[in-house]
Amino acid sequence: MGDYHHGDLANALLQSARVVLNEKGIHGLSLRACAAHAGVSHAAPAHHFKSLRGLLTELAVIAYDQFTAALQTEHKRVIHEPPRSRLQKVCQTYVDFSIKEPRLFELMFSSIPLDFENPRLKSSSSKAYQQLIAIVHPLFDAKKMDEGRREQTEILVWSLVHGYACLLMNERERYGGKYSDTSKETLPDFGLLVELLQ
Amino acid sequence: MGDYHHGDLANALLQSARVVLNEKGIHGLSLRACAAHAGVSHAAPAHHFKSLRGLLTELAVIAYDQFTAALQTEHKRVIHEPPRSRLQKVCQTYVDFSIKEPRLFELMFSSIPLDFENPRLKSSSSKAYQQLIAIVHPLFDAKKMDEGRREQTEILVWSLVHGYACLLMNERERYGGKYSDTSKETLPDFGLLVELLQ
DNA sequence: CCCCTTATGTTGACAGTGGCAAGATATCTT
DNA sequence: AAGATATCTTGCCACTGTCAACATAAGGGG
Repeated sequence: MGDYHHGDLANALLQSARVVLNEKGIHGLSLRACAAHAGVSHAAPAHHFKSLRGLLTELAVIAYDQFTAALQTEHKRVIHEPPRSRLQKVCQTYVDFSIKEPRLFELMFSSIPLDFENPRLKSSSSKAYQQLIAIVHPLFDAKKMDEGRREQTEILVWSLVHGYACLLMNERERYGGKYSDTSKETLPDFGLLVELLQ
Repeated sequence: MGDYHHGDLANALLQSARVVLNEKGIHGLSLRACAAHAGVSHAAPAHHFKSLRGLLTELAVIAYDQFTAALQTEHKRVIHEPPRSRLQKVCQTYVDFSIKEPRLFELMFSSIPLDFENPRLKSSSSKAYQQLIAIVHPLFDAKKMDEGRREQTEILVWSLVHGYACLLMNERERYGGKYSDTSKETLPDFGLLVELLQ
C-alpha cells in the first residue's frame, strides 16, 4: 500500500472534506473521515493543515470565494436594472446560496471556531461583504447621508438578508424533513418593510 | 464518596452546564465536564438526560424562556409608547440579550443539533417568536395588508433584528478581543432603511 | 553515482469524548 | 421487613484530534 506522495493531497483532502461535509454535516465532519475518504492514513492531513481547525478554515476560504462569485455573477447579470431591483435580486442570490449550499453557509457563519487570523480567510470573507455593500451603494446617490449613517444603513441591509437566510436555514434544519415550504425560498420584497415602518 | 441520591441532580447538572457553557463555550461543553462540575461520576447525567443532545435541549428551553421573559419585560416597560418606538426598543432588547448571554443565544440559534421534537423546546421557542411578532402587530393597524403579506413583513422584521444580532456576535467572536466597538451595540434606527428604500 | 536533507505518508500511542452494561446503594412500596 | 425501583458508580468500547517515531520518496550537491 506504499502509495506515498499522492501529488496534491491538500486539494484532495479539501474535496473529500466537501463530500463528507455534505454527507455528515459540520458536526459529523472529522479529520479521520476526510483522510479515509481521500484514501490516506489518519495522520496524513496534519502535514497539510495544522489541525482540524486549519482544514475547516481553508474550506471556509473556498466557501467565501464561491459565495462572493455567486453574488458577483448575479450583480453583473442585473447591472442594467434599477438599483432597487438590483439590490433585491442580489439579496435573493444571498438566500439562494444558503439553500443550495447550506453546509458551506453554515461553515462561514456558524460559531465553529475558525482561524480568523488566517490572511486568506480575512481576505475572502471581507470580499464577500464588499460585494454586498457594492449593491447598496447606488441607492445612496439621491440621499443626503453622512458616512456614519451610510455604514449603519449598509449593516441594516446586510442584517436583513443575512437574518432571513439564517432563519430559513434554521427552519429547514429543524423541520425540513416534514414539509418544504418553498414559498419562503423567495425573499419578500423589501417594500413591505417601508410600508410597515413609514 | 458514596454520595448517592443527590436530590435534584437534573437541575444541578443544568446549572453546571450553564457554568461550563460560559467558561468553555458551546463546543467545549462536554457531558463529563458537567458531571465533574456537579461532583458526580461521568455516567450520572445519562439517568436524567438521554444524551448530550438531551441536556443541550433542556438548556435551550431555559435559554428560550429567559429570552422570552426579557422581551416581555421590555414590552411591558414601553407599553405606553407609540408602536414604532416600542418595536425599536424591543428589538434592541433582542440584540442586548445576544450580547449579555452570547452562549445562550448561540445555543438557541446555532446549528448544533438539538431535539426539536421535544415538546418543551417546541413550546418555548415558539413563544419567543410569538412575543416578537406581538410587537409588530400594532404597526399593521393603519395598513391594508392581507394575511400573507403581514406574515412576510413579520418575518422581515424578525430577519432584520436577528441578522443584526448574529452579525454582531460573529464579529465579537472573531475580532472581539482586540477592539470592542460598543457603538454597534445599539441597533440602528429602522428609519434608515425606509430612507434608503423609498 | 552516492549521500544527505527535506517533504510526505504511515503507524502507534495518548487523553479526551459519548454511550452502554453491569454492579452498588439508597429510597419507595407493599 | 422485604422486594422493587430509582439513582449513582465503575468499567468498558469506539471514536476523535494530536503528537512522536518511523518509513518512504523526491531533490540537490559532492
